[in-house]
Amino acid sequence: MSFKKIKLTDIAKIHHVSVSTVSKALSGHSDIKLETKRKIIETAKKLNYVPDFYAKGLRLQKTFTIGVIIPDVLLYFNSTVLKGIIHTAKEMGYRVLLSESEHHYKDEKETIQKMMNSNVDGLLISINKESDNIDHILKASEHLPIVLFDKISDKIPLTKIVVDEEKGAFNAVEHLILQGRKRIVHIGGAKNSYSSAQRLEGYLKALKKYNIPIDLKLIYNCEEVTLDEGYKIAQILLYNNIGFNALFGVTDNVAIGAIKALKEKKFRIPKDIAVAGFSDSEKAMIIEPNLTSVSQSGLRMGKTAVKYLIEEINNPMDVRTPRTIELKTTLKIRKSSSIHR
Amino acid sequence: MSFKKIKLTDIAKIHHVSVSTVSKALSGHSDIKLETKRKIIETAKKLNYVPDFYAKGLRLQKTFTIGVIIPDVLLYFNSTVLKGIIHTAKEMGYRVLLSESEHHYKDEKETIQKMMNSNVDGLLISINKESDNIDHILKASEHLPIVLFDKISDKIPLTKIVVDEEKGAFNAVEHLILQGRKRIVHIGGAKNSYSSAQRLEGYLKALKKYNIPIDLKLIYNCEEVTLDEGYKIAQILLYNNIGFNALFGVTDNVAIGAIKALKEKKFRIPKDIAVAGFSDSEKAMIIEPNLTSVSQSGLRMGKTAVKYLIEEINNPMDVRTPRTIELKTTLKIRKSSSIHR
DNA sequence: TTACAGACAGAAAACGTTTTCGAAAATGTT
DNA sequence: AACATTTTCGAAAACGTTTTCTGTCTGTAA
Repeated sequence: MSFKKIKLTDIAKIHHVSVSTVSKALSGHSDIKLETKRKIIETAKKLNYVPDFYAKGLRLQKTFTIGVIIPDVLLYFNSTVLKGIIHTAKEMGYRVLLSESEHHYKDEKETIQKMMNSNVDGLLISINKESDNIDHILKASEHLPIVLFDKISDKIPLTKIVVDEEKGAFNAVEHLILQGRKRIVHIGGAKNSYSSAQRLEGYLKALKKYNIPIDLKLIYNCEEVTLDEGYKIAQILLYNNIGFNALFGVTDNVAIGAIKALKEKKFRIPKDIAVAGFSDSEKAMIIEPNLTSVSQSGLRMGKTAVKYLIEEINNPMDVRTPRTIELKTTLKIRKSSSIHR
Repeated sequence: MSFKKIKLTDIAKIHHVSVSTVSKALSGHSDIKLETKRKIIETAKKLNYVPDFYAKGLRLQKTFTIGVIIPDVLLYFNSTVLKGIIHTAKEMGYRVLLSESEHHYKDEKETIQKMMNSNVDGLLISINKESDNIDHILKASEHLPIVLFDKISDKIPLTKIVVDEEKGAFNAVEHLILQGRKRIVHIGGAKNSYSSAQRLEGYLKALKKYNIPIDLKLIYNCEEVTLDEGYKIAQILLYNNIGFNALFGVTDNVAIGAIKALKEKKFRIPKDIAVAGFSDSEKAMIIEPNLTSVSQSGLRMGKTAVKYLIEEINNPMDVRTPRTIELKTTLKIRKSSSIHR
């Protein structure tokens, strides 16, 4: 650790000027003579000078750091958004402090508190499960700018970046209908989840548009959107002899789990049962047959979230008008739903 | 933003004492009378006081922050390690600053520089591609503790956390041999990658142990370890009519890509060709048949890396003895390699 | 009594910046 | 030559901590 970080005083001594002069020169202040500026900037560059983040943060009360809180980095879509966030933040000169809420309300609350103490300039949050208790977020939002993304709650009056889930689901289901299917099962997610509700809405609207009666026996719910739950629910469907010729999963995972169960019972996909999922994960291209899925760009979402957050950081608005930005989805049609592919 | 962060002076005023007294009381200094301490601590708790991270960082020259640099959050194993890092860091009272090198030497270098300027207490790095140029890391390591994980270079004398790749590969190949296969293809990774070299070594050792002659025609390399490259190389193998009855992919991705090509040509797996991969990604359970794979615990790796880093941070050793910690792997045997499952 | 130790608290410096304010020097205007 | 203006720079305060040093007040031993 035999290393001396170089600071303003060092440069000041070299040129026999004051620290203030050096500081101003480096920040391009008009106070300083061009010639002096040039010299100072030159040696600063040569000595590889970089301002001390903590001194700067202390003085300016601004840290160029944004905090990111997500439930679980392992979820593929979360990783994608994170990638977008990291990239855009770097581009715009911000650092990112990352934390997981690990699906627990308590962790989320604590983490938010810690982030605030860390003097982050703003917070990017993907909410846990839609618990009814959102006070901690509301309270935090009085202290610093917060933008919500992906998993949100419509009860929180903050800027939100989401995917147009309803439209995405609608497109998927419409596609299934256009393949000639009318008995379409929907396996939905947790009941208090905003996303799940939106996707269910899309499903219902598509049926309505084509005058297909809604059969509640075709609508199921799972708590965790895992392979396993998809698998089990499909088994229940088969066991109960519910007649159906298509299935729309709230998630690729549940769709893929369902496919497994269907294949085990020798149903042909898509001939007997056409299947579609949501989120277009990598697995969609691995499962046989490849899964038709609603594709949402996490990169885009991450990028958008950062942009809006930084905008709010820079505009110290007293009255903030929360906006909801809906990102478009695209339907990736693959073999699981379409015989002609 | 109508909010006043509470600071030492506030508490000081309330109790008509000086800031120094408050500071000492809160840090449990023996200078302060027990009664005074009690009172101060109480109001601090009530007012939800938390020390300013930046003031503290500036004064103490320590930030309780570790920087993490990985090539790509989207790689599943990277995410797992990251999860382990986040969790353990939080547990030990550290924050994590995350950045991606995005597979570029330039980004890696710049990021390291930035992290150093950010006054992180230590750095956790998973190296890019094993470029020959590692000067930037060596140089940085003179300034602050660095621990390498997963993707490393044996040319860098630093503490490293890796998986016992050779042993893992050995086990996988031995398993294939014990299934009665002798013509085993190996699709390896980039030639200058340390991991790939280790896995190749394991492959060779297993063959040697069972007196199976090494046939160079069975050994291939790909630059990027993607589905696509695995797919293409398998096609080349088939096109050239190389006779083989097993395949060991350097990665689940290339193994799965290969399986795709093999299945297209109606080869039965594992009957005609047994396949194994490395890393036990989620996809291993999706592909049909499920892929036998070497499982490595990313969580464990992340946890270990953080622990060693913090140890180095706390022990300001002048002469650091670099250690290499090798984590054990386990072979997950699935249908792609074993008829009896 | 004096001397001294221990308990308790405050003043002030320091960490490395940025910025306000004012001073001095250079320039321009009569 | 006198004054006004602009250019160029520096002193010093401030951001919120921690810590060293100093000082006052007890009580106790000589």
